[in-house]
Amino acid sequence: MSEKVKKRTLINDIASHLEVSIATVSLVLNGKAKQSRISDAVAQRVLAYVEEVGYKPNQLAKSLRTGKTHVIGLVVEDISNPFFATVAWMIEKQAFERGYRIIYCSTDNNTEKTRELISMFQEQHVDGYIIVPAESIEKQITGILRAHTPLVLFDRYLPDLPTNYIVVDGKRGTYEATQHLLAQGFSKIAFVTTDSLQIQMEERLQGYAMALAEHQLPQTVKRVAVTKDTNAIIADIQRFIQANAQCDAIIFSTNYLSIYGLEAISHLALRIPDDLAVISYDDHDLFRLYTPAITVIAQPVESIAKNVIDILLEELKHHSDKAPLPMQHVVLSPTLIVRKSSLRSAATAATGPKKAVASKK
Amino acid sequence: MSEKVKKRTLINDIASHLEVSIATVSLVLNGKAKQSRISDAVAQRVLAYVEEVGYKPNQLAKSLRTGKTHVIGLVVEDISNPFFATVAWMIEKQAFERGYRIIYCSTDNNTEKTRELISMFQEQHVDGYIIVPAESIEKQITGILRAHTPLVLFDRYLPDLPTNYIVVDGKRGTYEATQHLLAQGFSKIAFVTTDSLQIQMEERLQGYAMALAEHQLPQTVKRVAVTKDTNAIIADIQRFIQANAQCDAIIFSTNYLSIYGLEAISHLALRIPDDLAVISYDDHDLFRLYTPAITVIAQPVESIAKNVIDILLEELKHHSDKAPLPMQHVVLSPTLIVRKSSLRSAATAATGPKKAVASKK
DNA sequence: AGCACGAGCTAAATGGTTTTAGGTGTTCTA
DNA sequence: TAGAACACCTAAAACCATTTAGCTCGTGCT
Repeated sequence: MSEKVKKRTLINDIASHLEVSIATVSLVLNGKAKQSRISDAVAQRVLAYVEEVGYKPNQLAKSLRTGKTHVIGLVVEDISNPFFATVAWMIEKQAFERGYRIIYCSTDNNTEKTRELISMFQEQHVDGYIIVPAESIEKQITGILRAHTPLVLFDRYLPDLPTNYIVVDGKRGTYEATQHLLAQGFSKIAFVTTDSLQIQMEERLQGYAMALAEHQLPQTVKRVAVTKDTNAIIADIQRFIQANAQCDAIIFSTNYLSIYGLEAISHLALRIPDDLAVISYDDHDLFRLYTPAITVIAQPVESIAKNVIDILLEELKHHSDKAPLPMQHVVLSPTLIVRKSSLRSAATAATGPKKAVASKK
Repeated sequence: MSEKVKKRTLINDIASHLEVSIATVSLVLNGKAKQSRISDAVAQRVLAYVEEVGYKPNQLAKSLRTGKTHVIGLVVEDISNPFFATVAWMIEKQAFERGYRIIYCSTDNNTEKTRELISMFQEQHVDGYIIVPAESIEKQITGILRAHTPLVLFDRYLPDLPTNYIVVDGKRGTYEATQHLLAQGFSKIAFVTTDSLQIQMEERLQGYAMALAEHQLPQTVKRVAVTKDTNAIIADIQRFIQANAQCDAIIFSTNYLSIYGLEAISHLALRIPDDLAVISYDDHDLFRLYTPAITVIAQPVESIAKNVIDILLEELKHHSDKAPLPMQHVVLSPTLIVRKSSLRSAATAATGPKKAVASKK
């Protein structure tokens, strides 16, 4: 029973060793020495000894007392998706520098799981939330708002709720992509999207629809049921392409749909862009390196991350203020990055209805 | 001043409403009613009322008291790398089901950052650690061991330290890959790896070296300095390939090196596999879809995740036991997935192992 | 001398739970 | 009928910090 118990140093130990009160130690450690009129001499002694023994306050006790955990809950759709992974990584980095930690979780766009995660974060007393909202979670978000906990949504927003959010103008992205295809002489353009009715998906569809409407061209829209079964999705897209053989171009509304789409196209042994031009909403390593390289509507990842964390930290800073900060709504523009997959090759262009337009910029 | 203050329900409120002591409520809630001889009648009343008002204990207070946070710290090299992202995702899923939360962080393989992260996790009182160790962090790991906090390493291990770990037999992977290339008639095989001397990288190199030694063939090894500057890395690989034009095959020791390598190869307008066969250690979406598809040494991601979490949860379960559990060392086998990038095409195969002036078939 | 005042510090309450060592009242035994 | 045995519950300490109200002293002023 003679265990050598290595007791962690407590504030008490510091205080009794220095023969001051624990209040003094705490005040000094929290930079309140001046305002509490602790003499410099004492403050120095405390600091020196704390440094010497390497005392670190127990965060749990601290959080219990102050109600602040310095933890931010980050809820994304899928952390293994490069888009979310990159944004998360940038957010983490910035937050870390300013003394906040991030807890990530993936929702898989599952409403029930999102609910659980949010309630778990509540239990963990996170100081703030960054959320990519799944469908039908207005209630939990309202809960967060009522508790006046800082919150920023991104990638999508909930139209009925007064929250901060950062989104990308997807409508504009798909509109420009569609215009680009039309300018290249493609006219039977299909749009493949998910079965989700979430606002950002609908907007991407609208951009496409708008561009075609302007040219009085018909739309060909496929809504793919997103399941765990990758092969089913690929097969579904494959059938769609076969059933719409007249189409000469496809826009996919997300990066993972594009990846499935590329597999489908490859199974069908169609050539890109000669048989079928392709554009993806959202970039991916793969698209840069694919042969041919895939044209994408790129989201300003860095800017999204920066805005998200800036707004959240701002809220956090003013959290104790009487008046709530005004809600911020940031809409960023995507960029069309033209690559081979959407360019008429010389041979085809000659036969095409329109001459190819010069590449961007 | 007439703020409508919505006080959270406390255990106190429950107790006084039911006119029992808070001890009773706590015992019932923690399933200790029987062993503390609380009557079923009282237990039922407590449970019913707790349910009714939706009382949730304050986790901070609970953790402060019990010393358990039900949080696991997961430290990986780079959460945006699909390998780590996938493993992390699987671990998170399993842990969540068993009541544990995960906090992720990326080290970027930076020793200093790893140190900070581990010490941050210590401060947060995580119940256990899952770590992909960067170089020179033996000291912090020793700290964790001394505190008897459950710990599992994966992807690599620290040879001098008695820890649990799950690794993949990289030596075997590269050995088989090299043999495969030799069997295909490639004989001037280069190996591109990082400048890190970490054990898993060294082992991958050894497998390659061993296979070549058996055939008494010379080695061509390139150690790339891994920096933030992607273009520099690509340029470096590009120069290496040019300087070793005699090589007819390359094995890359990580998935990201392969990706940079593919860019380099593409810049040089070399054809895979006719001019240069390619094999990547570690799989990636990109490699499946690339043209030609890239042969890979695939790591058993699912099995890694399962072993990691199983061992950790086991440790967590027996944590309060007197005797420590024996350390577990799991070595999993990788799988060579042969794709086009390492197969002699019919035309080239005919001309044998010399570098072909390949006519495309 | 008496009093106000500021400088410098501290006692004690507080945050919300878990858990141990009893306390109380009833029934059973001798 | 005393005492043991038991069933059922509770008081209070413990976890470890922050923070507020207030205490003590020495000084300066009248």
